[in-house]
Amino acid sequence: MARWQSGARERLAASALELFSAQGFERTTVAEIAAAAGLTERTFFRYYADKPEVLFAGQDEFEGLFLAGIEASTSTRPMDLVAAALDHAATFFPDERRAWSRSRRDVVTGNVALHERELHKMSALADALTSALVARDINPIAAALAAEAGVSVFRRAFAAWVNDKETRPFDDIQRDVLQQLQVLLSSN
Amino acid sequence: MARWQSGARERLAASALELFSAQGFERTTVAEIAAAAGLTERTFFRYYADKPEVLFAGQDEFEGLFLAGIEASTSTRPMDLVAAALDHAATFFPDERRAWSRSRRDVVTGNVALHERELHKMSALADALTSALVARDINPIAAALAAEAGVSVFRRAFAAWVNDKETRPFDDIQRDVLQQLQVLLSSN
DNA sequence: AGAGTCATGTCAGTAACTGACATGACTCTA
DNA sequence: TAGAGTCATGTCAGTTACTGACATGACTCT
Repeated sequence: MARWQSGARERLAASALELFSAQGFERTTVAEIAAAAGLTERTFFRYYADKPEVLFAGQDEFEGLFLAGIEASTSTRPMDLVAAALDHAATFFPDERRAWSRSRRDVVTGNVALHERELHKMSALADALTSALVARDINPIAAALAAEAGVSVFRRAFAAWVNDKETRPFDDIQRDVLQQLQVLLSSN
Repeated sequence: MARWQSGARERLAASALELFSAQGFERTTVAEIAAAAGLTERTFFRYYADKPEVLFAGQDEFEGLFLAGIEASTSTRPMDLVAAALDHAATFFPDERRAWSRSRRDVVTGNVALHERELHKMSALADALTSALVARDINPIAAALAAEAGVSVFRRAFAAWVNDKETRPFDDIQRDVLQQLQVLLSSN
């Protein structure tokens, strides 16, 4: 018989989301989360640098999809590359994930510290996209602006996708939002 | 003789920036800041909700400038209104403020928690701009995208302005960056 | 002169996070 | 197959951010 159950990291993340949804982020202590996962507080902090971080597991995989989308494209125009990144990343949000994404969003929007962490992750994503564009010989300022515009589009599409009334798949919504941005700025 | 010196809030902010610059944000305790300002830790928390917040005094005034810029414009096109907001907010950054802005930036970029707070303030600014645009009968999605694009432009202009090599005034830089964005997206 | 206001101090408590060391099942090797 | 590691976890003590409750004493108003 093994001394420790496997999957400690995942158990912690699952317990955390459950407890946050039920009682709120602030009213849940790390010790509680750990206990619910059959572990101690100290072990929690070996897997997650801090309490907010437990809601951001899988971020690397997510970011990787954007970058893979850029690598797969052969265009040399910044917004084409961004569009390719957005399209490829859309596979991260199949309809099966919608319910889970909704409860996660409820928790994140309910707490300022979590909202700040989310913004930071989006900013890191924009930085990664910028680097990828610069590596494609796009000038740094255009790269940064295009990357940030792309992240704006993603965020708005995500917000729409997790709306209760929305039924369209993620990629459709996102293509829509992207087009609205193009119209907005080219009708100058 | 007065029992308390006046300007406690400002003394705390000044002591904090000095100590953060000298020793770093994390290696400076709130008790230290308070002592340097001739106060106690408890009093610090009566003025600032938490330790990061002490670097964000004046945020309301700053945000107010953007909104005033929108109110002063008579255009009905989103990007024109955003341009007016940016132009008006540029008065917040006269050349005398450059040195101070540089040390503040050094502190903020040197710490993740501070960077997160900064992103949150920018996000709040974008939300305020969005509301102002919506109040001008611009459709919500266009308003949000335009506001976020505007904040992107501001951030990039600010980063350039506090660069050591840069000598142009803030408003010139910002108009430049805005034009680059327009070119980027209309040359699609 | 006495009552009230208000900025600050004092003190005790909670919870996030960290470093140092202990434990015991598992693996590898002589 | 014994003995030596390895490694995920536990235990414990400490620091610091942040909060609530109550005390203090100069100033103001009547």
